[in-house]
Amino acid sequence: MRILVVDDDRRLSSIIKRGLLEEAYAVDAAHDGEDGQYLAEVNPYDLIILDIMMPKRDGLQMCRGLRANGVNTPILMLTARDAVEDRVKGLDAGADDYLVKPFAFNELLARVRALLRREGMFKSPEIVVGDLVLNTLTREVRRGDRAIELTTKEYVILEYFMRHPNVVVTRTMLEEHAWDYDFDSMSNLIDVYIRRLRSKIDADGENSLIQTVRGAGYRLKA
Amino acid sequence: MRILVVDDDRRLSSIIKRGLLEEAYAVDAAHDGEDGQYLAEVNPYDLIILDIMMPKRDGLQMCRGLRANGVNTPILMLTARDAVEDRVKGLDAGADDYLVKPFAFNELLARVRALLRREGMFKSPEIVVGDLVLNTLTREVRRGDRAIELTTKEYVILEYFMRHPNVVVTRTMLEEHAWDYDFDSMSNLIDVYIRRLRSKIDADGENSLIQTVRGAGYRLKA
DNA sequence: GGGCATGTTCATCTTCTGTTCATCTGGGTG
DNA sequence: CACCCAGATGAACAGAAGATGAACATGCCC
Repeated sequence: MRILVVDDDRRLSSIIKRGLLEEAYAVDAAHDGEDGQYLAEVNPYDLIILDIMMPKRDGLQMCRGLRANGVNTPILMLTARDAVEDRVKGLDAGADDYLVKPFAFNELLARVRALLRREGMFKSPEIVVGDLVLNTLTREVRRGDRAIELTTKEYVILEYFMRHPNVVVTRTMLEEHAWDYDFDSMSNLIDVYIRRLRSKIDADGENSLIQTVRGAGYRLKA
Repeated sequence: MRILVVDDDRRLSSIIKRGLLEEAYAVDAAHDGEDGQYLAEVNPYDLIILDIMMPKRDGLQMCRGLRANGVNTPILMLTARDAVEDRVKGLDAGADDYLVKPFAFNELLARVRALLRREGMFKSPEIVVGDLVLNTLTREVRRGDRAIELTTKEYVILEYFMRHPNVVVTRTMLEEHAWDYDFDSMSNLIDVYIRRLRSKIDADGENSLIQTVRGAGYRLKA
């Protein structure tokens, strides 16, 4: 689970960060609203912890900005003030929960868990694209009612495609997502995996769900 | 994607250039702030990589100059110093991201991708001109509800037209945007592509969306 | 250690795209 | 009205990108 902490108070944010790291979350930190929004738009966090009072762009602005740009990651707001209007403003801006400073760290942890759990319940473990169904919990894949056996790497790649249906997925995107940094981009490994995925997915003679977009990459057709 | 590298250290800049070329970016290089600013104002780059310390005009000046002239291209600043004030100055001057020398090339690449991606996310993925719709995420193009299949180069050219509707697009502009520097301007390649685009876009007998402007270039009619 | 599954590399084949070329057309100008 | 040039057009070609089949390597389980 990846968490972003945005707070201009470096002492506090480093305490939060360390605490979350000990709980085995992956944590990034930013110290103003601009950096924070940038990071949140570029990376797929599972949760954002956001201070209201910050330089450049305050938490409310940042929150609204994210929602306006279609980022739905759950947001936990922090504030030093406990005025009711603030709470209302925060929730209005699109935050999911609210915590008043000062707080006990355990309180924060509890809220974090609650939000992540809620998120996990909201999104079904199944990703459905056309007649393709992928279950992220059981790692089972079906097309229609035919079960499909995939190796780990094949599964990772297909899941990526299914999370971005219709979008052109470049080779670079696949590299970054499924391999580490020392990937030899001259190899045709990706072509080979596409080939295998296709042969498993499109058993019946219909044309492939994974389309080639020459010079760009591939696309999973919904 | 076209990238401009501005750095007076010729060794470093040639390394950067070669690396980016291998990633299939189109790269120009300048070695002082004056040349750099000139190129950046004349050409439509998608990203500028800019060293802070340079002769004639340093990176900060150049950055401010560009922003003052309405150039919004994302800027990645390089510097040998890692003082916090420098970072602040750079971002204040209008830079979008920051990288401290020395850096691993992969780090540079990651930032470049992030900036380009961010750029892509801020603008809506759909460009609409009349009944023409182009989706930059999926690379799908439609006229009305008829889907249009384009090759890479055709797509690049049409996108350029759609980003400049009603504007006279000269051959030179197309050359610079869709080809590298060793383009043979005596060839009629561009005419051929216009021909193909027209035949794909204007399937029904209506008159072409791409108008010829004799002696000047072409124009996409909204 | 043998055998199986998965990940990776390699060589070859196929298809498509980018480019060139030769020829045709029509508008503007003297 | 005739000429000329910019642009339009259709076809052909060559190289690149991708598809494919098989071999090779590696690690894991029994």
